[in-house]
Amino acid sequence: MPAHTIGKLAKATDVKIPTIRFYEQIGLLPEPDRTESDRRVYDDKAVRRLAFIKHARQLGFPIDAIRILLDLSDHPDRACDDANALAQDQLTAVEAKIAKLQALRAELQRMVDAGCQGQAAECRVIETLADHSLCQHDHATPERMARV
Amino acid sequence: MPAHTIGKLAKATDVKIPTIRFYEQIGLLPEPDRTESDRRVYDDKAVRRLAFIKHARQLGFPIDAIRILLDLSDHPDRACDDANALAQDQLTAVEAKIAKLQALRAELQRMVDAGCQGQAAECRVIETLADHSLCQHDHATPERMARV
DNA sequence: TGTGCATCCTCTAGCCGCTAGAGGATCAAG
DNA sequence: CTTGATCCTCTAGCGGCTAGAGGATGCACA
Repeated sequence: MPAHTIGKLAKATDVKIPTIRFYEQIGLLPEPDRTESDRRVYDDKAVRRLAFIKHARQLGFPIDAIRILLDLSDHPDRACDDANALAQDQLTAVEAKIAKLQALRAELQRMVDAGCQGQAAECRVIETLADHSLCQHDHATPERMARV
Repeated sequence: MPAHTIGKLAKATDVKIPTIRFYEQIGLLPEPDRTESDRRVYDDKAVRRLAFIKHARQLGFPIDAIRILLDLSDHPDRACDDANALAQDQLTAVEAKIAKLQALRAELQRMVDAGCQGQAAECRVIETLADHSLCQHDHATPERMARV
């Protein structure tokens, strides 16, 4: 089982070193063995686990969902209903975000198209911001998006 | 000029009271007058300014951009190039986010479609997360998204 | 005139998911 | 033996709020 320093693990997975330590701190990654001088030592299992986490984060799964997914991955005998549900939730969330962003894009596009030269007094961008009634969409307050 | 309490301002603009105080603290809203007992008193100008801020936030403009936009709005004699540029930047950012989310949606859709019954060992969701090579898209690390 | 609830005040801490930096120890190559 | 890369822990900061403690007013109704 080849051993890696934290730096190698970081390179292998393209995850930054402080992020790896952060994942350890919040319990996503187990505490690794240490050398005599207290340096972390990782094996290939850690590489796979971190790659799993990274992939899930790229897909926008929140940390708590990843905890559950990792747990399932660790226990292949369990029912995977939770994994399906989480993926479905995430899909729904992503679709909602897309819909919202498309409405925003439409309005921004109108603002940009109407963009003026000259003074702020006649600026359509400013004007649009100042007067919501100029909007066509009812872009509701966006919810928190964390990372996508 | 009708005067409002912070509560009325909050209702008029649909912005929460702590958020109003927060905007004041970071200098987006000017410090309002106070009553003898130290309560904030707002006029209609404050309502308009807060509505402007809210609208810009809904469109995803970051606070620093809003500072500039407010400043332009306060000085109608200035050139509005900055406003146009900020709107264009925001449009570009939103388009990039949409593109990224659409790639994520596609992969999540495949995961969900392949969703299994039974044990995690055969779960396509888990499997896909564990093995990035099963993905079709090269969904890069998402950048920070703040609010939409 | 009391009373009781709504609203306001300030202050601090927390959310998510990292990221950055200080200040120091250790390793590995030349 | 030196030098520079890498590692360690710890704390604080990012954006944009949000929540809660603990207390002071304001206002309607009896």
